[in-house]
Amino acid sequence: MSVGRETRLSAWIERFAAHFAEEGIPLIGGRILGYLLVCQPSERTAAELSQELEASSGSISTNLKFLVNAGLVTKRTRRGRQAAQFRIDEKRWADLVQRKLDALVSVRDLTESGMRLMSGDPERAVRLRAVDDLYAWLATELPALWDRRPSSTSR
Amino acid sequence: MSVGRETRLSAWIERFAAHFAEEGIPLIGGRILGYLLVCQPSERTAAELSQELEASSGSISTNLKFLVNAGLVTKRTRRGRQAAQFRIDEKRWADLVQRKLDALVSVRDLTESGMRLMSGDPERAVRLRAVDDLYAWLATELPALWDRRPSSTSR
DNA sequence: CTATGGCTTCAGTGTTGACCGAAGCTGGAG
DNA sequence: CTCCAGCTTCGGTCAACACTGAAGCCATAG
Repeated sequence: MSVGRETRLSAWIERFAAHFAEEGIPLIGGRILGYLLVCQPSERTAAELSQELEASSGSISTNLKFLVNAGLVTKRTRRGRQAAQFRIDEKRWADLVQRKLDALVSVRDLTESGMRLMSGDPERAVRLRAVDDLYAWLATELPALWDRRPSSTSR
Repeated sequence: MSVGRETRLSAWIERFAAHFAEEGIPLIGGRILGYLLVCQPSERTAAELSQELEASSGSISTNLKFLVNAGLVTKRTRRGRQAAQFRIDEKRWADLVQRKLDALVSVRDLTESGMRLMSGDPERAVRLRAVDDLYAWLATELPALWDRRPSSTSR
């Protein structure tokens, strides 16, 4: 007896959310992202998400706010007594990745200022220099690579 | 009245630890890393770290264990009634960065398996495809870039 | 064998943050 | 103006985790 596609998609959404939970995104926020990436039709109201993901309306609201704020989800309001529709803005996913890369590169600021504090004592700076060299390389290469990305419109 | 170098280094260590605390490394672990990067001489016992960083012996022990396990710190035991010496292994810092990059690239596995679940329904897969394309690109470019790193000995 | 320095383990404490669900707010309909 | 659906806000609960300090556990010296 085989498992239906929707069931397998639910399991996929759960794995998807679990991955991002490890990176600090709340579990429910990750579920919303995964669900909005694959649901048909592509728009959902907060109430629908709440029912579909079995999460409280409060949690859905809080997480949607977070995701909209991060730019990953778009809120579309409509006239009349109608619920707002939420959909994923998959083009903004690159921003998420870029923030990750930026965070990595930003360590360079720390190592650099540390090196400045150690100027005049090269012996003592040896260990920090090794780390600084690594981040200096990242700080030049990663942004350059990012610009070469197929659909890069800006940095 | 100017501030001494050691005082400024303490402040630097604190900023250093704060940065990594945001990435999930315990505050005291980050302090140990920062301190071991700049202390002179380069080796310290657990007791010295405890005093210098004003942290309990238990916290120092737990965090040292974590850092040694991660490969960032090396423990050197000595004969006689002598405390073990801990020092930073700055060459292993690249491993830390690589783990970060690998974590980013690993999302590709998720998007790929998601795409497989959606095969036969290209319309519905549009949103996920955009995300998958991004990670597919990262999955080829990042490892390639890493290999071009100046002192890369392996992937 | 016994004492002791020194790291490790562990139970306890405080804090943080996700989540829930009810109360509150808002904007359009009647 | 009043009602109402539906989103948002907020107090309370719970679990996870960093940190402490004391007890435990070696290994070595005497």
